[in-house]
Amino acid sequence: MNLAIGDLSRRTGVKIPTIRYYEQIGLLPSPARTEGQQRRYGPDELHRLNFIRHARELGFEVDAIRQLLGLASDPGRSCGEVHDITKTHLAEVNHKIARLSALRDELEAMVACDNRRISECRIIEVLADHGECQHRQH
Amino acid sequence: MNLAIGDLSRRTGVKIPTIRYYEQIGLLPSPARTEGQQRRYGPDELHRLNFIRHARELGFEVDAIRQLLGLASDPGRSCGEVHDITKTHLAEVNHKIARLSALRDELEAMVACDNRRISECRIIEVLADHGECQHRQH
DNA sequence: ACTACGACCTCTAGCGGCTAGAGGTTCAAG
DNA sequence: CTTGAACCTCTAGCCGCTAGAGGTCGTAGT
Repeated sequence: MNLAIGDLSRRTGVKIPTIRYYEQIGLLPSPARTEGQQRRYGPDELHRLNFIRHARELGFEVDAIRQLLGLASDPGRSCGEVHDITKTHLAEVNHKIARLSALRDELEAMVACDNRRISECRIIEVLADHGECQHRQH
Repeated sequence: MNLAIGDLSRRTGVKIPTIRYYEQIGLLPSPARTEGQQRRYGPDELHRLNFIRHARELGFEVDAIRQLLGLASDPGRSCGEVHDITKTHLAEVNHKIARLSALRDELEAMVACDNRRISECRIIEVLADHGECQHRQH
């Protein structure tokens, strides 16, 4: 297997400039090159980039991925640390979900302020007055 | 009411450089100045900045806020458009929540891959192989 | 009236995580 | 051997701020 950057891009779903960017920031190693300086990738890089892409999709920051990749190369005692990183990330995700759920409720209340039933649109005021639907009193 | 930028910052919870940034990108109008070029704000700006802050907290992008502010000054026929913006935003939020929920399940499966029960930590492989917990077969 | 000092000013550059474009070179199919 | 798609490097831009340098202003206390 001897993939050009475009092949690697197609196989991983990571855009070409992003692959080069990952190399630049040290997330992917510098690959072999042809005589004309074109990058050629093997299965290791394919695997690693798939890992990176999936971790990014899961919302891991580049720094966290760097940690995970570092720990992965030291498989003995690192397991607990990998768990810790994942747990920390899980806590963040749960927090995000909670915040977004509150937001969703608020937005639903906003669109429920149906303009057919009231004379004036209140969404602007609702936003200005910190998001409470105020059709009637209050 | 004649607020210096620091007062405005304290009252809205928006940081001073951010206020100046909002002015720079045209989200806030250029305020009155003292003879020594210091900004002085009145109640209109306070109200507008509170609106902006709340909308940002709700996850509206600056462009959307610009739209909302523009529509707010044309209150008659704009109501439906404001609803549309809000509904679009709500759909995006729901989408994010769905994605994050899937992510949470995946992360929970990952941390459930308890390293006391297995000989090798699988988190790395789980991430690499697109997130399926593969303790046993597969 | 003067001084001290905190709050303000402008300007530039940086952050993360890419993305886009210019302008030039290489590879591989026909 | 030619074409043209794919590659190369380099620089700059995106969003939404944030930080710092280096200098000026306003006001409280004396």
